[in-house]
Amino acid sequence: MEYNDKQTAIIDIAERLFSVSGFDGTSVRDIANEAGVNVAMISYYFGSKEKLMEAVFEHKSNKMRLKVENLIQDTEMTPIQKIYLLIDEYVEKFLDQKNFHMIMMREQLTDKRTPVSELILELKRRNLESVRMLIHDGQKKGVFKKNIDISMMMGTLIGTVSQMVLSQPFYRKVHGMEELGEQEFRSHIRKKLSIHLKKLFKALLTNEA
Amino acid sequence: MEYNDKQTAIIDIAERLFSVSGFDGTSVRDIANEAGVNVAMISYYFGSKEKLMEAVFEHKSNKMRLKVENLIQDTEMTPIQKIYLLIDEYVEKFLDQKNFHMIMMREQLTDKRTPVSELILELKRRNLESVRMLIHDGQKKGVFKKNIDISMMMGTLIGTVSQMVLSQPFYRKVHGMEELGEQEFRSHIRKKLSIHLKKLFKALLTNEA
DNA sequence: TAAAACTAAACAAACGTTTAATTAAATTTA
DNA sequence: TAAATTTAATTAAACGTTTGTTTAGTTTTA
Repeated sequence: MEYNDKQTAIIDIAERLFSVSGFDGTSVRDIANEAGVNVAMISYYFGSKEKLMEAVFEHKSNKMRLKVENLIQDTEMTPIQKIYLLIDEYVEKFLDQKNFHMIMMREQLTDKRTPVSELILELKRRNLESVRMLIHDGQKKGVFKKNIDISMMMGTLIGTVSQMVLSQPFYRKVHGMEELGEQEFRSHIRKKLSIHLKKLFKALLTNEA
Repeated sequence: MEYNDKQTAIIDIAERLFSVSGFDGTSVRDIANEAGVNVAMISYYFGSKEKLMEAVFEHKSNKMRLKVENLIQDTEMTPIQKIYLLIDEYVEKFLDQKNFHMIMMREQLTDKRTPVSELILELKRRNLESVRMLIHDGQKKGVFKKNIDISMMMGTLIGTVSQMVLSQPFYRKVHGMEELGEQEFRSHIRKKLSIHLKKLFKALLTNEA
């Protein structure tokens, strides 16, 4: 779907507000005011608030899709190097697309089946499949262990990153980083997560010390 | 605070609805209807919808508090055994108090400062302190490594469990468990999580293979 | 001049909360 | 103990806002 400037403005604002206040906690008037458009424009352009949410999701979700196609075919890198790259891509994406990530979490918390929740399942299924191929490749080459619980592994990858995003205020308080700017803090967490997760996955996947 | 039967009924229903539909997605009429009381009773007993949320949190939060006081003083168990017990307690608590856990996640997703968000910070601070003492004890005894990032470690512990709770529908679909009962599925995930996290933490904390 | 973009106003429904009246329980008085 | 009185529990209805959406009219663009 192609959107004009005003439509993308609405989508951008909606993403932020849905992320921070939730779907029910955000009114179409909030969105319209912040986007600088008339309330009626949202129904006019998107049909309804629900449809706007779907538009937000469809328009932003491609940025959350892993790009590992060429990674798999690459013959220069070792399997563990590929996993390291994958970890950094996940960390990068989740911190970069924080608002979208939070919308996904919110959506998964509810039990209602919506078009959006179907899109989330599809997105996760595709990403899981990419990772599975990377792992199997490493196993075929004899570098990775045989008994790897990929679902749990993904749970740890996504879960750890999500948790650090979620508990940002707590982390700042504990580490005396309350005054640190958002960019600096994000860079700090990015490094910490990268080191931590690589250590974890090396132990989980390989037999090396 | 002491509550009578009708009040605890309201709190129980509210916990479930807030968990599944969110604070803004749940109306006081929904709660009143499901609890079988008049709408006005909620204001009468709790003052407001916000205050009801606080009551839910205060009344349920003690079940999420770690009980490690005697664990620390115990001299029979090895440090790693204590960590294993801690992991099982976390897994148990999070799966058992799923609704409360989801409310906590939801609350952490919003950036508004409420009395509830303050209570969450305090709960997390206390739990972190308990774990920190367990780790330091193991380090003093020379069993655990020196350079352990406790915040990241906790992020992985809580994050992994949270993620498995969150992505339950996805997990069921991937593993063909869509028809499995809630109890059976919970038991399945409990075991998987326990094994996975213990493996992870052993690698993270000790130098053993 | 026809189509698209945009606006202010109005719409009914749902929201959290309050009110005023009634019933039930507890306490005091005779 | 029985009646009288006070307090607490409960109700249906109403309150004023806010909600998402629609309408009918106006301005802009093609």
